[in-house]
Amino acid sequence: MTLNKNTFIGEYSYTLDAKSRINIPSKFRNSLSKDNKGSLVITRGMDKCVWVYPLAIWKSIEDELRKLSSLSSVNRSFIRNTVRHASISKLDKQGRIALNQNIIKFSNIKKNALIIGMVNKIEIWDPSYLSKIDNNFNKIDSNQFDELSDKIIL
Amino acid sequence: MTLNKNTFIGEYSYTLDAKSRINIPSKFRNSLSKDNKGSLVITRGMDKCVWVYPLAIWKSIEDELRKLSSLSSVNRSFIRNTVRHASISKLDKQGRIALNQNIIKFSNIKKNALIIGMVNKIEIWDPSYLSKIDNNFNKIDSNQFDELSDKIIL
DNA sequence: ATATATTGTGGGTAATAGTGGGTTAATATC
DNA sequence: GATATTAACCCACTATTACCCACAATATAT
Repeated sequence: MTLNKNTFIGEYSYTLDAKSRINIPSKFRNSLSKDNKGSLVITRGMDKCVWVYPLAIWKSIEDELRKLSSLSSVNRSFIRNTVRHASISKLDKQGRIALNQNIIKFSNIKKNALIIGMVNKIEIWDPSYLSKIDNNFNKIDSNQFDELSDKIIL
Repeated sequence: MTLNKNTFIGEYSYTLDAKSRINIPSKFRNSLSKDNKGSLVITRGMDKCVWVYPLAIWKSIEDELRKLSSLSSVNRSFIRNTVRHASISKLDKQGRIALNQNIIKFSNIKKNALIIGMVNKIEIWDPSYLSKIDNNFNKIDSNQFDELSDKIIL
């Protein structure tokens, strides 16, 4: 487990239990740096999914937001929409976090959920919704990535 | 062993055991640089095969991804599709890695598997599927390689 | 040619991971 | 202030994984 700290890759399938708790993959838990003390920030993703940040990373996002002047109305609404749905959660002894009803409704997660590492954050998806997105993705002309292919060599 | 570090060439035939473990050729293991500490990143190839990167190489990919802003939906899909099927694995004492069910299903590998050095990464193939691909390859008009001939002198 | 090291494969066991549920503490409601 | 509801905490069970040892086959060295 020599991957960088607070870095997440891979896909895992878990279930929400009756108490709306979901397991965080142990590989992700191990990747969390100590200074997070097991705390994560849960918020709405820009897609219809849940975003989960290590607390330490979230703090650096807050610092960025702090730099945005509230004189600009675009900045104000950006800050508002980024922060208003965020909440802190601590991993329980078994390594789970509890999702609140708001975020469950927003992401349309029912019993099953996919957890996906997105390098600096974690996404939680309703599997059937994500596979719909995937289909669209495959239909999209992959030329959309041509620009990226100049930057990244896989 | 005068080949460059983290460089892989050649083809080897191995078997997956009952626990889905597969041996990594000892020549490849010896070629791994020390800073990988025996860790590899396993992911889906762009063909129907498994791609295996030395961890050090993967990290440089990851660092590039980290620079992409999640405000762009193209970036988000690109990151997601690049890392979601990736997982880190450490060589066990006997020099094997374990393949998970997802990647086995994707690559259609059963009992036998071919391991092929691809210079900067390793590919794992189902032998019968690869030979099908090979047939197609022979049918292709070799003019397709004219473009490459400008870049590489063999 | 024989001894020694290395390589590829198989399997057992202990530790960890994932899931469910019960009990107590905190908060809200009437 | 009593009760209902929610959240935090603890314990328990099962499945999976990681770790270890074993051994045959091959390669290397003496």
